[in-house]
Amino acid sequence: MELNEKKIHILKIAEKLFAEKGFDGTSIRTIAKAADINIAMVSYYFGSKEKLLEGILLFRSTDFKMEFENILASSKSYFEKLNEIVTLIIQRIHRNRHIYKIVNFEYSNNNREINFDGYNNQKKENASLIQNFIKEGQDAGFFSKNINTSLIFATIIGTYFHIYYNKKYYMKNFDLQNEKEVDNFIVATLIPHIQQTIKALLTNEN
Amino acid sequence: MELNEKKIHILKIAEKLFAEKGFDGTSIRTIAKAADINIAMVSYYFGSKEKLLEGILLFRSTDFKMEFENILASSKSYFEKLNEIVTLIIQRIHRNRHIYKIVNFEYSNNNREINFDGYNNQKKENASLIQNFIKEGQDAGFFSKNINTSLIFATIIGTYFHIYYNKKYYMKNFDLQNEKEVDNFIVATLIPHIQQTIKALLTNEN
DNA sequence: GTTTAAATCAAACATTTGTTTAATTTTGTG
DNA sequence: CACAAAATTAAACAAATGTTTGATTTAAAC
Repeated sequence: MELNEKKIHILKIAEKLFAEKGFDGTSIRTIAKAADINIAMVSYYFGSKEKLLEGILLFRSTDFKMEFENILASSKSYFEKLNEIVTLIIQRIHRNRHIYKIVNFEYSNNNREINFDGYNNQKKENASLIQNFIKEGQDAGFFSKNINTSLIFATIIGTYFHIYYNKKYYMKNFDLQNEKEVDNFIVATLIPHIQQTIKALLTNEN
Repeated sequence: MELNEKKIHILKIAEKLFAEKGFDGTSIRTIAKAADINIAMVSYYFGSKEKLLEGILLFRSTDFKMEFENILASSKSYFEKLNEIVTLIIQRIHRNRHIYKIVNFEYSNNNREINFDGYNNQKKENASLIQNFIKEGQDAGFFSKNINTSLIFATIIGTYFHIYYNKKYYMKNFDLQNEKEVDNFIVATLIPHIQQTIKALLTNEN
């Protein structure tokens, strides 16, 4: 499916609405009104509402691997690399938080038949990239052993999403007034906390 | 609102369906069929579909505080207590994962006007219980300082939910065949991982 | 047994849903 | 301009939605 400007416009509007109101909570008429198009255009361009969602998935499935390998290729220490990896993961997820929320919800949903193979494969690949990096760090003597490396990813991403899903609560709690301050909180507070947590886990003797 | 047996039956069925298919993805007719009642009974008992959801929230808002204080009152070490607290949190969340998923989603949803004050207050209380415990441990010299204690809760819960939301992926990944094996995985693998992570964070020098 | 309130039911209600149709307009090409 | 393909539109479609109605059944109290 080739994407012209109008299709991308629809995809972005729909992505935001799906994340805000849920897939079932968002009607094609709502999308059409927000995107300022005729309601028939969604079917015309994408075929159906479900295909529209799959279109968003495809549109957002970018290449994490390359950015990751750029970090690995540098001449920095294992701990510096580790920090950069955490930053990369969180910033990517934060940037694409909308589609991730949709996926999180629809993937654990028994209602629909949506093809998540791409999501699964990407997840598996990213997990193995991180596990290999940690393994190398262990062999080099920098990271402790006896760590369930396949759960580290869950801790990193999970911490972020708990904040995101309870954004209203944490905005009050940390006195964040607007989205910009939330972004700043993520860079200045959340990312360092996760870096500190993962580093502690990887260096702790047990 | 007093709860007779039939009301509770409806609440439980609706809770499961909302968690599986989402609030918008679950129709009253679906609930009625699953609960083997007439569709008018939902309005008759609860007033509306949204009130039904609030009924579930109320029904599940149990007293975490008491169990928590039981742990604190024991004569065990700070580290043993810490492990027990993590276990308590995860097992409670796992037991009530359905309602938590609903809340996670609807709370970050801009579509509806549902009263989350109870949820907010409970969350705030639980967070402060944990923060006080950690602060005591720091003052007693067992836990390191320079830790963002308000984010520890996010790490604990977030790790669990990332697994839950990606259950299909992790069941494949960890070769779990059924729900019983998932439960076992949580006790035998996930809880120790989180305990290890939090302990590392709280003892790490930086 | 009679009375009264609660519970249950099938049916109907007005909206909203995703999708399709068929006509019209716009765009690009020769 | 003439033509063809693509884009856009309003209208219509059947199906599904949450809720209400009004009648009927059940249960409890006297």
